Amino acid sequence: MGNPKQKWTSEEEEALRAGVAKHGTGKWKDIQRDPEFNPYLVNRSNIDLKDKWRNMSCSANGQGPREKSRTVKAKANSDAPASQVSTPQTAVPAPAARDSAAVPSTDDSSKALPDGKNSSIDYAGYFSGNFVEYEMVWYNTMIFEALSTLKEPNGSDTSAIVSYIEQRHEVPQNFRRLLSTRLRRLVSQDKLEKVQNCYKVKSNVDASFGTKTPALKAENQPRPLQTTVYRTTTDVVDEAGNAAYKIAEAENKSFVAAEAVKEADRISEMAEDTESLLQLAKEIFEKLFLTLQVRRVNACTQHSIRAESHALLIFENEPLY
DNA sequence: CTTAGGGCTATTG
DNA sequence: CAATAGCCCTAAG
Repeated sequence: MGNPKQKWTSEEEEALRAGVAKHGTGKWKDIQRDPEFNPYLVNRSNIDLKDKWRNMSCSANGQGPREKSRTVKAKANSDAPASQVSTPQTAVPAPAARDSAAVPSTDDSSKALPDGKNSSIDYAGYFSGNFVEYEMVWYNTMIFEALSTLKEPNGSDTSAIVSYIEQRHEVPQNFRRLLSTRLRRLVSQDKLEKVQNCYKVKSNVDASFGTKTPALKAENQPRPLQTTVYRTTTDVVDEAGNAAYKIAEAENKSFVAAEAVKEADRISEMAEDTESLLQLAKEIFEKLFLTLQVRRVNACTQHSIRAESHALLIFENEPLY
């Protein structure tokens, strides 16, 4: 009676995604019970989670509704018994444009639905305006989700992960590169395990969602950088898209950036002793990386990059919160 | 008790 | 009208 269908909110969806990233698909009860997600999922049963996941993944798949085409309801007889349901599976041209959530693009003023529907994931609500971390967490979440969904016993290689994510979300041009950077970081943080060229989730990892840092206040942040790093190729028309283009271009020939990444990696390695220091190192790493990209666009010199590194090292000494 | 999968139906475009 | 999203039901482990 009093059951007018409860639409899923973006918070619930996000909690579910993160839950799957942490526990894996099929662990619906675990996800529902997990104190981390429970607050968002109090109104949902494990069955609801399963059903919702089914809906989310099939519509993101570009595949037809729920695996079996239900256009022919209730009279499915006289069908070819087997060897007939060849799912296309190949590269879907336009992977369901309904998911405007896409990749973390820091300024998403593009197409906000008038009624504020649940189509745009509100990470910002979770991470208090820290865009850098929010992008990082997005990558982590997608990686864990991909691995736990793909469930390959020997792990999945970069291509598999890339195509998994590509099928569900819009990705930037240099996505593969960014992703492998993230993968390497996760390996060095002992959250992933690399065998051959494949990545596996290390057991005993409390996954990406746990990396949220409540201590970071938006007001303390230097104000997010204006650059729009992520854009789809189809979106490259305005100056923002143009900037993204230049960034990608610059990145390709930017050995300097690679050096800086290594440097940042070393810093984070040293800081790995304590959680808070690690967090700090991540901050610095991401900031450095972002700054470098921006700098490249402005045709900066090695020299100024060095200076930037120094500035950031100084920044390390200052209390973050 | 939980999960996977099929089915039903109100809602949406 | 068809497609979809949320729920329900049931078999299987």
